[in-house]
Amino acid sequence: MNRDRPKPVTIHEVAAHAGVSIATVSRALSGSVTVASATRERVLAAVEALRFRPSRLGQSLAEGRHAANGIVFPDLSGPYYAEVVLGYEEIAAELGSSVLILATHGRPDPTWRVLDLARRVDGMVLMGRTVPDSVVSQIADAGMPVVLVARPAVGESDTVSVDNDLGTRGLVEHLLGHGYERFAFVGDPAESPDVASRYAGFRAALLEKGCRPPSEPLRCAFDVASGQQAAVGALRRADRPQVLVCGNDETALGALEAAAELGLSVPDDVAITGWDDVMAARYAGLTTVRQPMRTLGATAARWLQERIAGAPVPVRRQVLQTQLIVRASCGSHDHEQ
Amino acid sequence: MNRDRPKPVTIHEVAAHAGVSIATVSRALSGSVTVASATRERVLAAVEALRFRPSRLGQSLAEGRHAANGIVFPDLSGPYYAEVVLGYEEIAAELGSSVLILATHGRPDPTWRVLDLARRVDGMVLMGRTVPDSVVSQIADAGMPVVLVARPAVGESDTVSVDNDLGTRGLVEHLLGHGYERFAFVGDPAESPDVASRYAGFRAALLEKGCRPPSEPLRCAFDVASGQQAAVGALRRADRPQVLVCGNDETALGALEAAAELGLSVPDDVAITGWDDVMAARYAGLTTVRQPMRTLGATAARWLQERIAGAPVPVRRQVLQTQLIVRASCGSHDHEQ
DNA sequence: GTGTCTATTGTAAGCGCTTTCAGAATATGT
DNA sequence: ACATATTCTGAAAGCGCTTACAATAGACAC
Repeated sequence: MNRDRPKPVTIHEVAAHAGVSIATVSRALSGSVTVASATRERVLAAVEALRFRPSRLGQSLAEGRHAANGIVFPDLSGPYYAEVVLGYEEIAAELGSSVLILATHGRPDPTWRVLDLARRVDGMVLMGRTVPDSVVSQIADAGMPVVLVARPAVGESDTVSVDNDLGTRGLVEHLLGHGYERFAFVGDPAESPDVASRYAGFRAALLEKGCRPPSEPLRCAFDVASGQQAAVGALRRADRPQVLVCGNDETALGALEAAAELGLSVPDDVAITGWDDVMAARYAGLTTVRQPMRTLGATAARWLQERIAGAPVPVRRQVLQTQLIVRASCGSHDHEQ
Repeated sequence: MNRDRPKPVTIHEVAAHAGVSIATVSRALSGSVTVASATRERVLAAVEALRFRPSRLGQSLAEGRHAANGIVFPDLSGPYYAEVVLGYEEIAAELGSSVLILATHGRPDPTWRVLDLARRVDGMVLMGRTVPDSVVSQIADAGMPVVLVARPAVGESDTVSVDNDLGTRGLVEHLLGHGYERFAFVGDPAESPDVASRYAGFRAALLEKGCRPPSEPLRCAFDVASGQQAAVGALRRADRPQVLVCGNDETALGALEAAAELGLSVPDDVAITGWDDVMAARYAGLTTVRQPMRTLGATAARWLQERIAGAPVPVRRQVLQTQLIVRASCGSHDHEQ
């Protein structure tokens, strides 16, 4: 039936073929120790002849390291996590580590999965709301290097995130400049630490400027449909808000749809803003906040590598800055001319 | 300085703690063989007490399998590959495999990287234009299960892809229905097998309908900026094409920009179409072709698992169907009412 | 009570590699 | 020519686990 798999050649066969011991083969290949050049030639010839590829498992077991690390994220459906992962993978590959990925969102028993991943890597990056703090501690305490991305610091772990607070303040101040007074926030702070910070910044900024924030956010999930649904509810009310500040771009795009359905014009009847600056935001004319996603991943990769190497670096926390992207959805800018 | 890493506890310590041999610990944990329940209790208690987690390396080496597989793609920047990877990871995780990822685009020595990945997995998925056919053969011949996605079949490997040909024909026929006659194709067939098929389908469809296809595609990379640049060139010509059929949505979005810059109205002065139906396409009003990206990845994951399990399945080739998404950019549809 | 089964556990042989330790062989110094 | 370095190589001990294979002990039938 199925041709049985050819058994891979091992270092022993290479050694036999070259007439040396396996130790010599190992040395010839690693290049770490001096091997007589004639011997090396013979070994390499044997390797070539037998198409030998050393077993990663054997190597890793002997060396005591995986030469791999992992990144855990909620999902990959929006551009946000995909970009972070890409930035991460790029640097990790450059530094010689293979990358394992794990999406937790909607999967049974994420904790188990993350702990399982921990058995296959030398270190890992944990993003956002994937596992509870207790699991982070458990992993870190077991001696595994961990870098947190887009989630609040836990214990002594390095943490890199984006300045949601300042970004949101900038956004809110811009909106106040348009003269708006009745704000609503669309998105669930419980969905991710990022959204939580954005909501907090939103409230704080409004309060500081003497504006009354809404008592509650309009909770909804991260996708277009949820945003649309949540926005419809808010826009139907008699005291309809003048601005919908949305937790991310997908939500905001949903809000734009909701406005269109209700026959409301954006930004005249209602202003709408997002967060992330996904590609669609540009075409939808959505005012939003751009964040350095690739850098987030790349920084995490570099830090993780240093931790794995055992660099005596103090705990690091970095907060990357965002950029306000003003487009049509937040109001006319004629006066700016 | 840096607190040294706690040495992980091994099966030996658990065995000592429980007063049994390591074999019994292994059996108690695997559950494959009967172990007296009193003994099992003691072992589990020891595992708990010492917080023992078996080494994946030890297990894999002894079992002779990695319980992991890999997926190789050009990059993750557009939504396309990200979605495929997500679909893949979801099913692979469900089937109990960890997932390693590898992006090749713009990296030095992709072949080396893919061969290195091959040492860490039980099987792998290769997407698009990542490595040459010779490398695919080399890996497959070495006995590693391989599934190809979005690239032409090589040897005996399972292959799953999208019907670029039929999809493009449908698109072209729709465009011909609008009465257009001068077509251009934006995108480089050398960039990916998908684009190559789309270009081929494009030419074939036009020829069949008695329409003269352009002699050359307007070659450009996969991003918005490249598309824009390529389109500007074409739209400036005296005999400007009536339609720009673009290799993917990013390219098409670039073309839309080009038209805007040149003061041309879409679709009145020039019609534009894309491929992929990314989120932005909807907001840009772009006519495009949707493909089942998640399914692509999920199918690959399932097939790969079956191959790894050694199922005596004949070689499989599946071509998934696409869906034409008509929006404003290809022309008015008043007559359809 | 003796013999045969069966359930349970231990012993030990790997899985494929790296690396220490020591020995052999060659080179260097006087 | 002899003592001392220096180079190179092999033997063997792991790395942490799984799994034949063997051994033990209690259960059961007669």
